[in-house]
Amino acid sequence: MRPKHTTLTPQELEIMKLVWQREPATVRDIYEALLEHRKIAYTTVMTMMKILETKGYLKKRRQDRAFVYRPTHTKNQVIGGMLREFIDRVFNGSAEPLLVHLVKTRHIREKELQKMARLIEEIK
Amino acid sequence: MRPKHTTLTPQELEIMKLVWQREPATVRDIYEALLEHRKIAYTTVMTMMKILETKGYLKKRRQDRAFVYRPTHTKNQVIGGMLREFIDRVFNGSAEPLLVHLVKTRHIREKELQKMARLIEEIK
DNA sequence: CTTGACATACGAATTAATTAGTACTACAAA
DNA sequence: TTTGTAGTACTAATTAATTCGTATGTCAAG
Repeated sequence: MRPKHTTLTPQELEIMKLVWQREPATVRDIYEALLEHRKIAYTTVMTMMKILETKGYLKKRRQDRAFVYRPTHTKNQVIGGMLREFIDRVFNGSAEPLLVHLVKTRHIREKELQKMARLIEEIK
Repeated sequence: MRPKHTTLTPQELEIMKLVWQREPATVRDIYEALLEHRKIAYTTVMTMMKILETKGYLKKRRQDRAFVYRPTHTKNQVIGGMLREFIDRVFNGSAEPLLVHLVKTRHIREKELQKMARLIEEIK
């Protein structure tokens, strides 16, 4: 058996990002946004949003004839969960080697680190 | 159609981690290591390692009667690629919001940031 | 009233990922 | 020489993820 994704799948995430931008959004809204980038059927988007609803990421409400969808969690919450899952799976739960990667591949430079240091000051 | 994983799937990664630890490793080596944590069939491991070979992550060589497998890329190379894919998909390619998440969720503390700052000094 | 636009509901097809069973082969021990 | 062990090759079954078609209903315009 294949273990179920605990977090959002790639396509689910793509749709959630668009919903977070709009909040609320109809199937048509998302369909048109996706069409800008690739060919996709209206019913495909509908199916995906229904799945996101049964998974608990979206809630819908009838408005006129169509459903209007809203996220049940913030983007930060969901993406934070995805990040945690990634760190668990790839880095065995510790964020430091991830950070080392970011630094060594120049994804993160000194300037950003300093910005983060200031952020930590604000938090504590 | 479902788009193919460009990087390692969860089970593939689990096996690769074990191979990197051993280098080289036989199917039996990995099978026994996996058995410590969960029930799995010997042939399942064989199939997975064959897939990893056709995908180019492992190369095999006959030794006595069994095959001995070695990784074709280092752990850093492969995991670096997975990290890049994750950043692209989840954070639209920019590492800074990832770093913000790490800091805000206390996955990364000031001590580690300072350690990274020193690492940057060494690199440049 | 008929027609077209637009929405949902339902079902199904396709591909990837994961798991494992069965057949067959080679070697070593009895 | 027979038999058990350990390996590979091949096939197949299952589930998740992704995509979309068809049927059906509703409302508004003509």
